[in-house]
Amino acid sequence: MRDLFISPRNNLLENWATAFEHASIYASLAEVKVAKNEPCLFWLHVDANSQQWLSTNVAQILAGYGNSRVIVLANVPEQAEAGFALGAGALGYCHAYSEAAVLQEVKAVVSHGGIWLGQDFLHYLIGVTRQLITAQPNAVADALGLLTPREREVAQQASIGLSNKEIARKLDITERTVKAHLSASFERLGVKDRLQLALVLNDKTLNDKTLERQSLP
Amino acid sequence: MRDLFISPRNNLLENWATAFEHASIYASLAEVKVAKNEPCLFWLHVDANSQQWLSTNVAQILAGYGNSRVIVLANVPEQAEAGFALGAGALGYCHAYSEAAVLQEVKAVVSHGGIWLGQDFLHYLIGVTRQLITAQPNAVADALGLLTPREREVAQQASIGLSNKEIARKLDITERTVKAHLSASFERLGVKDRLQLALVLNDKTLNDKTLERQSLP
DNA sequence: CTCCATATTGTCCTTCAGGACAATATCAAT
DNA sequence: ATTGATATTGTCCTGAAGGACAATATGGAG
Repeated sequence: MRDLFISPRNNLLENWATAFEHASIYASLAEVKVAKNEPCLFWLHVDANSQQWLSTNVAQILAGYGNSRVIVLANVPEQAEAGFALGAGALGYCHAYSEAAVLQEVKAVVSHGGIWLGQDFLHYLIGVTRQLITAQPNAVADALGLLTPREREVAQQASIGLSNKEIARKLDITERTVKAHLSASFERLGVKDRLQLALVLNDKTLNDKTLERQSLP
Repeated sequence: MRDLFISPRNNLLENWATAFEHASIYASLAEVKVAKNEPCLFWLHVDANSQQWLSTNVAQILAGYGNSRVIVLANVPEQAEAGFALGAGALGYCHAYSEAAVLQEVKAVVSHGGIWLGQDFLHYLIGVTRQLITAQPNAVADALGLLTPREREVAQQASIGLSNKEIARKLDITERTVKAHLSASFERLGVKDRLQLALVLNDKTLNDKTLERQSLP
């Protein structure tokens, strides 16, 4: 698989040349001359704050060169940019000055269908995602588990912004009954009103402020 | 770096043996006999729904064998489990029946300080994360942009559950003024009360139900 | 200078929320 | 058969929320 480096500087960094003996260098995508269907590895070298340039180029490569893959080389790797690059369809994102051995490894992974990322970005991704798919649902699930089935129904309706009267109509019970279930829910969850209930049931935000308030008289 | 496979089945799968000639197999972590400080690669083979077993083992390995790394092999790779494994400290998560060549690649990446994941999981991670770091903040930012600076302050206080009186004390203004800013905020954001305001400003939930309600008289 | 957006505060009024007392019916477990 | 948890509903009361009228001060744009 041929290696095509695209860099505004139009010259191969030393590590690139060391890693891939037969690498080509281009100043821009427009100058690239390879068969459309030849499987190539495009190494896109981006400066900071070139997200527009980046997404345009990635998109063009993926559209124009069907069998090719894109790896983004960043002078200053940054999480947001990595997310951007990967979101645009790149299969790798790494430091432009990585050792030759690392670049070869990146190529190995990507050319075999993998995606290559640095540890920093991955840990960031994982941390954020776990918060989303693990911590949060569990926190909410825990909270919901403290309620009886009927209380849960009522509480969830209140949490999306319905008034007692609306909930009553919807569940075909009296407004008084709605109040009863809500009062019980407040008690069980240790919150003082429907807004705090909504905060607990909608997201994780048992934040400091909320807890602090809950413990007050 | 030695390869230690830990599998409840207590025998090496063919692809494992092919990939690593000198691999060892153990039925459980307790039976492993290697020097505590020898750098090893632990391949944890998990069945579905063994998250407890998984996290316990990963934690024990990382605690007990300082120079070692953990890769999780799943019979049925699943996103939630991958997140769990990586969150617990594993550096790789892949299909237990991957080709020998892939396993060798995984080892290369991990032993060089990388993290190895399948494309599916990564795309999932990236998708979720982009949603989080791009879409959501913008939605909230858009909403906040509709408010004047002072209204914004007041609205945010209300969104975390403070009463008008509390906000008044905190910002050193009259309760009446708080009401004025809040009423203006409701108007501008098209919500009917502080709970819906909280839903808009705290999270994503410009969900159907909320919007539907907002458009009603 | 005038107009407009913003920030501040006032009073009066209506409605809603939530607590304080309740009571009654059902169903499962002991 | 009794007990306990759950679900339902009632009345009375207080306090908070939010709208309907406001007025006044400030500071920038035109």
